[in-house]
Amino acid sequence: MSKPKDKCEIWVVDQDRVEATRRTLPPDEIFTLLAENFSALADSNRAKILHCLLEQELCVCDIASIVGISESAASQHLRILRTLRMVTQRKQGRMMYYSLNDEHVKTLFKISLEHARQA
Amino acid sequence: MSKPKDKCEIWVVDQDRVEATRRTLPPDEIFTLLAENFSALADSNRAKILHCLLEQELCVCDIASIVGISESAASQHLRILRTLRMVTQRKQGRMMYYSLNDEHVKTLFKISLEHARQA
DNA sequence: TTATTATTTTAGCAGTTGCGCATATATTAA
DNA sequence: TTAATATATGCGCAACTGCTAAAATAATAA
Repeated sequence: MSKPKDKCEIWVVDQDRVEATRRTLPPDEIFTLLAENFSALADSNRAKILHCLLEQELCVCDIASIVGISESAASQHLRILRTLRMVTQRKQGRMMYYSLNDEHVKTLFKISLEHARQA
Repeated sequence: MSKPKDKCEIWVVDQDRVEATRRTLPPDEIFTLLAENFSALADSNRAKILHCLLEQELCVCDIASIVGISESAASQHLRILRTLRMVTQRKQGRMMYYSLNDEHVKTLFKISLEHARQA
């Protein structure tokens, strides 16, 4: 066991490996982004919403009806997905149609869904 | 606009599409699983832990040191990842070595990291 | 045995999240 | 104009999360 560097009080088992591994870590912003994107999918209702949008665009009240939540709740979920650029909106009359923003989201979502099915 | 079925008070725009889309939804358990798995990655410290374990196994105190959190916090994160079968543990003396559970996790994590980098 | 050490667990707390409810905004119809 | 409607937004609350601090476990050393 070796002493820690700096003022950190944590003792480490393998100082060299610890430092080498720390250097392989991407910058914090990457992990923040990663966590933000995953948190969008970390709610089953939002995951359902994305699933509904895989092959079509839908208005808020239809999304709410399909998923089984209030229109207010749907709207709030859609705002979160919109902020993370996972969906886009198109206004037609007094209705707002939502769709997936890009193939990016679609691909990641489908891959993850496969993983969940196999689990 | 058509009336809703059952006692639901939500009005829907396209009843047929709503019902058809609802039928394409996988069962709730799938979305629960999906959300659980994503929530594991929805924390930047847990994401860092997984990154550290991509190419090697590490003990708790080294993980804590690399990520920059307390050993208690690391242990709690590892318990979450263990519950979700994303990591496995191996005891050696009084130290516990953690490693990724399977290629499954590795693949999903790497793909997601790529997506985050591009964002 | 007792002391030390690596990890785990528990309790408590501040911060966050998802939802219901009420209200606000925007568009259309009368 | 007023009324109705689709969505958005602000507020409050219960539930959840991640952390620290302290205590508990488990394994080794003295």
